[in-house]
Amino acid sequence: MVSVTKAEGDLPSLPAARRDPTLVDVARQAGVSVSTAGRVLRDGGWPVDPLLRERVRETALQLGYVPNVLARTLRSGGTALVGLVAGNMLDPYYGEIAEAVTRHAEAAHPMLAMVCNMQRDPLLELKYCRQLWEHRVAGLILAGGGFDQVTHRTQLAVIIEQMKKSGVVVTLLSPRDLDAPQFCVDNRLVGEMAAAELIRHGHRRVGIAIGRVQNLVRRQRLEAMVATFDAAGVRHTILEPTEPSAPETAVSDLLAANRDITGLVASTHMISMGIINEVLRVGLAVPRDISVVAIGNAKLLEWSTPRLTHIDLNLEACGRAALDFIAARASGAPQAAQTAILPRLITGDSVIAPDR
Amino acid sequence: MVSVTKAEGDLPSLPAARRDPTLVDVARQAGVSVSTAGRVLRDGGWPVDPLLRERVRETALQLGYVPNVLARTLRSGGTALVGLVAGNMLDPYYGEIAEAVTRHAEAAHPMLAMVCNMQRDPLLELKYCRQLWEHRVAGLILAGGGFDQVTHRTQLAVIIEQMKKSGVVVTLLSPRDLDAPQFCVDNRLVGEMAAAELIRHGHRRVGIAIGRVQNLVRRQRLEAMVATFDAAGVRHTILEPTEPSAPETAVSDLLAANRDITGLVASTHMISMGIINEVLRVGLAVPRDISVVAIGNAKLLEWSTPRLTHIDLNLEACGRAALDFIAARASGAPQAAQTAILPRLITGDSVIAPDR
DNA sequence: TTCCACTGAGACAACGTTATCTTGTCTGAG
DNA sequence: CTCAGACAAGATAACGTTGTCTCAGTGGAA
Repeated sequence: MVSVTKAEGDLPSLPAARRDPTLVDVARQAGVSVSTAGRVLRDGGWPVDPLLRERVRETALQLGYVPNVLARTLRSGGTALVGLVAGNMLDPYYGEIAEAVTRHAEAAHPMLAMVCNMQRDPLLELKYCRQLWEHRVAGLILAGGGFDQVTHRTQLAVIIEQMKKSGVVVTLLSPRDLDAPQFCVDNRLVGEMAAAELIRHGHRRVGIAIGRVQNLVRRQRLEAMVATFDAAGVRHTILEPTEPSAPETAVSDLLAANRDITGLVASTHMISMGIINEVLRVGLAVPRDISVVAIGNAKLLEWSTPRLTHIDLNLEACGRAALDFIAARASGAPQAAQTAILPRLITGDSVIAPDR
Repeated sequence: MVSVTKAEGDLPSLPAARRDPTLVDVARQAGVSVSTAGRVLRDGGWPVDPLLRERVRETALQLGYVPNVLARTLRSGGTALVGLVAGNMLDPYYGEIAEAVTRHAEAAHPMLAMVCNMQRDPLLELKYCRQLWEHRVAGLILAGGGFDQVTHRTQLAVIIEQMKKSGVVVTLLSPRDLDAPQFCVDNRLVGEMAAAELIRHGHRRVGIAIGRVQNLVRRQRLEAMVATFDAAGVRHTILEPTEPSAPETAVSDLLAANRDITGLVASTHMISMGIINEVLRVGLAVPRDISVVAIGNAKLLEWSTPRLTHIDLNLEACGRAALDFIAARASGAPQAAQTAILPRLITGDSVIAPDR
């Protein structure tokens, strides 16, 4: 196998024996002590002779010194890492979260976000939590959906609990049955707003495309919508399986069975896209024949044709809030204030008054 | 919810003084030496008395021991981290790359990918490279676009060079003027395939929506398309500014000025979406009035209406290849073989024979 | 002049691992 | 019976940084 038996003295052959210049090297080269070199190269603020300071800086630059964050972290205890476990990077929903978190981490805090991709796999979620923990992240942001089987949920709850005990600040970006602060909009409010938008335009017979109601988020939205429609005396039909994978039958069935429906709420941007396609496919047009209110985030919704009216989940605010919370908590603040994050109605061209 | 307030020992006031159980603790508790504990808790393979082994394992579990990757890495030199600098997480293009890289890192190698989001900002790209370097990543995957101003390119080239010298395996996921192995499809081939698809269906007058031809990728695609169309005697019109931000005028202008155009190539999935919207807006339909071939990756293209025929860039293969290369190189292989990655024609419903 | 507070720089230990060296025990051959 | 050789476990020294302690020099006040 390894033919090169470290013949160090002479030829460091292949991968060039990774050996970066270290603080000791800089210090020696500059003729100062390691402490002094460290003090200079650290953020400064210390009283060091300007002459020495300059000399050290010069030497470091010349040697191509790059501080070793690992050693620094090991010694000083605190990490500047934040872990983000996202559900699925292909989904712009998580893309927006990742964008918000990484951007805010970079801009507002001296932190680096590690984005992990759980691929909708609860096992992988556990694994990433563990790995991030091993990397001693200061905080953890869980943004995966709640695809929780009971056993996974338990395991996750256990590891979360341990991490918290170990000092990691754990946060959630969607409502889940886990004991950690949540940063997300009120999904009941989201449901209300979506329903209200159709009601406001005078729709009396509507459909609700909710997807599989297996997680908390969708259940909350659904309940709020139903309640809102009921309160307004609007007839509503619930449409269950409508993931973009195979939405064909669902919308067709709905529309076939309820020809008088004039409006639809799509509770996910993925579902929205499926619906629009399907509505087009069966020869109807949005919003001429049927109005659509979507729930989601993605800027992609605005690029669709027509521009979809939707309830924006304000994911950016959620991500920022979670990060701020972590930063505050990690720096010793007793408890950061949790301000409310409100969903926003983004008016597009997909809702008009019904003509029947 | 969970009403259990951590009323543990006495009063561990604020952030509970992060103090995780360490190997030393485990060893002491289990009554063995640190070396032995370490040997057991490391992947094993060492000859350790089964009794002790079990005892150590038990103790570690009971104490909630979590190995400190930082210390491990610091001591053993090699990292299992790979840095990915992506252009923009909102863009599903980079989403697919991130997905491929993180998934492959997790599945095929014992590595963890750190995804960074350069937000199309060259300065940020530099910053992230530096930060990843400080974290002593084993490899770096640059997937940002080439938004390079000259000064930034130079700075980037310098830091890349230093990183390489320091032992970091640097790779590129799009053609850029940097000295590092590239893992991406041949964009000339992509252009050819896109053009060929329209030609194959009999189109004789086509438009090329290429966006701003400021980077290498688009230039290569454009040249190949032009050459292919020319060779087939197909009349082509180049359409420059067509980002989704404000594509309104461009397509309209094109279509107004060239009413006889029967086919379009959109050289980006973002552009594709803009085009489709615009074509619809001016009252035409795809593919009835105009056929569209897109270039891109996103599965989103398949969810559009109609399903877009497109040249898939095989980003997954690119990401995997880059990662494999890094892993091979990091583990001392002299030079990993670079296999060709081929684009794929995904046939949708957006191209038919022209009716005029 | 003496003493103390103060300043700036060096010495040194420690963070939690792992690699290497050393020690001790046991087997079996000479 | 002794000693080489194998084997398992303990001891120890790093890895590169930072926090703390020490120390030498300086200036001012008693």
